[in-house]
Amino acid sequence: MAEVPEVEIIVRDLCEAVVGRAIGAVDVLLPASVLFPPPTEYAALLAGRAVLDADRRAKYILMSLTGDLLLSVHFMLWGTLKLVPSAQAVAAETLVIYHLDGGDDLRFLDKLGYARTALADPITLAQRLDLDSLGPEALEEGFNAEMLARQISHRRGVLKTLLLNQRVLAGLGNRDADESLWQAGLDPRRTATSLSSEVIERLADSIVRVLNEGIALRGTQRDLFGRLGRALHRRDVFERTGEPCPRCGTPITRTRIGSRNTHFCPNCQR
DNA sequence: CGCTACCTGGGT
DNA sequence: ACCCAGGTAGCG
Repeated sequence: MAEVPEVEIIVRDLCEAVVGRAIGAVDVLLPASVLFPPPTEYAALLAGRAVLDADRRAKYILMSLTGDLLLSVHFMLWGTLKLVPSAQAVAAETLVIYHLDGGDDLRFLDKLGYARTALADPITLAQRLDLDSLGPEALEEGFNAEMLARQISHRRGVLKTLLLNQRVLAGLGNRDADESLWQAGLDPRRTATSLSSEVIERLADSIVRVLNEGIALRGTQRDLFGRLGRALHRRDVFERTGEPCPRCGTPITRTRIGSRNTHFCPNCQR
């Protein structure tokens, strides 16, 4: 599943292997609800455009195209992009096929069907995705403890829920939130208003470290070329319920916070 | 700010 | 036959 490291890896791969190429025909294979605008218009608008750049905002992939168009792809829980030879068999969960020049396909897949893509001019797309409401990027130059404090310390919700809110901070998914809170030694059930500036500094450092490590290991899933990342088993608490905390040996606990699975050490996260 | 719906493949 | 999933929009 896709959190920021996985999305970032795909974006880097797109820059390497798709930027500079032209999109020919586009096949929309699955329901119109996945797309904006509707399939016929979507495909017609894309045909013949070249990909100029690929970028990421929160968990949105943004590809700029010739003719001042922006193409967004969001993986939600299970979506992904693959670059494969056109001759390769089409998997059942394929949502959209973008035929590229040179005989390759960029394929957008999702076995769950939550993933989304949209295409519009940059202003319209930003409005549609509400990109301007997103919080600062945890991985952007200049993200630091002061910035994190400004975003969370006056808010009343539960700490973990705040960290997952992309309008508060753009960058954390469920796994990376659990890992960051463990590294910082913080109980995910705490309130943000109770955190000292020293603790917020520790948390900001942990967040950046967890995300950068995920990227360095090339994420937890397959990249654009189908190569598996090495981050899946590199975790301290996520999906380690009952196993010993790497820091103190206490069994890891799982609970629900804001209807999300939450893994933490009941002894050393306070 | 918290909760639920969205939807299907895979695990129990 | 359940039940669940690493995300988000939209509602109360």
